[in-house]
Amino acid sequence: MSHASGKPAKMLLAQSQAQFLNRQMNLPFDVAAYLDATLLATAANLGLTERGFDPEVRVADPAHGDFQANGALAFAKREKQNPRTVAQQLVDPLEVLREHFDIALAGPGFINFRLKPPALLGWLQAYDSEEHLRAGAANAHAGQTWVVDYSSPNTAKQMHVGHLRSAVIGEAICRLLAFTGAKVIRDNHLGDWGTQFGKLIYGYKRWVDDEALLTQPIEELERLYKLGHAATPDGSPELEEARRELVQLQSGDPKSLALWKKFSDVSLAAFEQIYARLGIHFDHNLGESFYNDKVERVYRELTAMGLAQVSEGALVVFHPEHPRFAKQPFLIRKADGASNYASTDLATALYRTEHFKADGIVVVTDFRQADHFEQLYLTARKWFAAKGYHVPALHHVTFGAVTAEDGKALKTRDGDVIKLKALLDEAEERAFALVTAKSPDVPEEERREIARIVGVGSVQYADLAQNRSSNYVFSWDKMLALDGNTAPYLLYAVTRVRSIFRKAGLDPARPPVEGASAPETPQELVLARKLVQFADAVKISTDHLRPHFLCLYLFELAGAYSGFYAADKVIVDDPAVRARRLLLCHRTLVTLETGLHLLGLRTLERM
RNA sequence: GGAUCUGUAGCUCAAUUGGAUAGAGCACUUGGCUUCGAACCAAGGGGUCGGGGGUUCGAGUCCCUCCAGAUCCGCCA
Repeated sequence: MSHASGKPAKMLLAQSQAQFLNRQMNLPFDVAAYLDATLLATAANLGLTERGFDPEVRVADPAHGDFQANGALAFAKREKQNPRTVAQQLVDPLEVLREHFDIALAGPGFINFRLKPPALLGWLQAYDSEEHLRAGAANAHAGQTWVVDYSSPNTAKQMHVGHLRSAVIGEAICRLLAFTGAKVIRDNHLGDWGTQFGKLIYGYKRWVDDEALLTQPIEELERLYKLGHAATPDGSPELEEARRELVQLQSGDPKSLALWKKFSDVSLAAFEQIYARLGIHFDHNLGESFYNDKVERVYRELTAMGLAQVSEGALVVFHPEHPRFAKQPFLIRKADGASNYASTDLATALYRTEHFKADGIVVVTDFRQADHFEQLYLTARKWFAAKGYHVPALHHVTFGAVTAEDGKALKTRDGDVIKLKALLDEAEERAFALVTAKSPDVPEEERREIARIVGVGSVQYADLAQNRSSNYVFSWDKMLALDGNTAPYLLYAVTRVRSIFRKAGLDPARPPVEGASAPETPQELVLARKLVQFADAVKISTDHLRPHFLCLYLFELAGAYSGFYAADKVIVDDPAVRARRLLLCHRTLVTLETGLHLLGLRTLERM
């Protein structure tokens, strides 16, 4: 090797080292996870990890820092050591972090980390688009397949307000899982099989109005079911006739099946109209009927392995180790030999595991089914493990009831359940009135479009913004309010950012941010810190399958932006200041829109 | 009868699941637009976290026990 070629080689080496160091200078997407890993490595060098040290890094109260590590406290307690000494031991070797963070010990042994302004700038420069945010978040569930079962209405009935939460929460969860790298399969587990079809066919054969069936199919089917139900009182010969219709259907009579298929098709077409407005599209509509021929295997395998037993003529599963389900049976086949909800749900869990190769299954229903799903999952885990099947993560995502402001069930003035279509229509009407009042100069066609996005988005957001465990009080005034943790407030923040770019004649997709200096004013710093926390918001929302964490984050981000907007003028003469403020505006826009899209909302140019 | 969930400011809700002085919005009081959208911002008052015990460095969060509401508990889904 010549002298001449040696020098460039050395230079190349130095260059690559510099590049490596340069890469090291950029913080990763999830700063909390980075701190956690660094502390864990430090603890390992000190020999603390084999004694179970966990750094416990989380986002901190801004008064203390950006992130805090609480692990020294729990560890010191267990090991009967002084927590401050443990924390000090951990902090001393952390020179590598001091480039980016101010580090301080506080209280009984908290370790506080505050990002330095240049580090904030570096992070914001790296994560500059929805695509890059997605790439940063995508390793959490990379390579995994998740089946999400939500919405799941009954065919031949209109969707009503009770169906809203499952659809909205389920879709947000799908998007969060997909954003964090999972392959998501959206499965609508329709209630498309059961005893009600006997009465429906009975009514259909006598009173169907073909005209109405074309124009208002589900309304007509509901009318026919009500007629059929009223005409077949208990003990009557008419009821016997309805039962014969059901037996014919279940035994596979082609004419009955064709009728049933027709009911399913018109129902699905009507559901699709609602789903389109909510931004939902299912990959599969595998309802209960799909599992009809798959329940025999459930009976056979569970009986063979001794998990299921016959009791009072029915096939049931007990869980002797469980305080409740040792006594409370899981009834998987009725005494008359018919399948039920439990039989088809077991078959469904198996199908999702075998056919879709699910690593995780999420079912989104209201809290009343909690017992059922606890028994279902207990049974499925034992069954799959015993047979050597893959055992996916099984989650039942529950939510509380929707009530009126008096705490009672939400009803129309006539006492009927409020239909989902009527609810969305009213949301759009109310939003239209609001937009017209606030922006009378916008052309009507655009106001209509704005009203669709604001109206439906408000309904979605109001549902998502609160912890799903509690009951949800439905209030038009609160969900369409312009301030507070609402869709209009967030959408308004988006339009304000866009307006700056529009007024300045700049492309919001490629803002001129070269030469941006690090954030400096109090409002810039608050906003920049909030932007970096997006990673944490996505993580906790996904980990807990609770979208309200993301909502709260977006609300705080919009608040930080509004504070910044009021305090710091963006279009100023100083090029470095203007560039950094444009950068903050742009990252706010990207983060707000990414977050709102994750929740299933659409965003606006102006409103 | 057994069990699960819920109970936080006048109202509607948070609190990253055991962390630092329990936070927002509405309502109320006050201040801020000839200046990038005031559908906004800034500031203020408002709490025995249903009651009572316990666990520990530390509890709205965990345990026990009452009170109130909702829900589930063998042939609906």
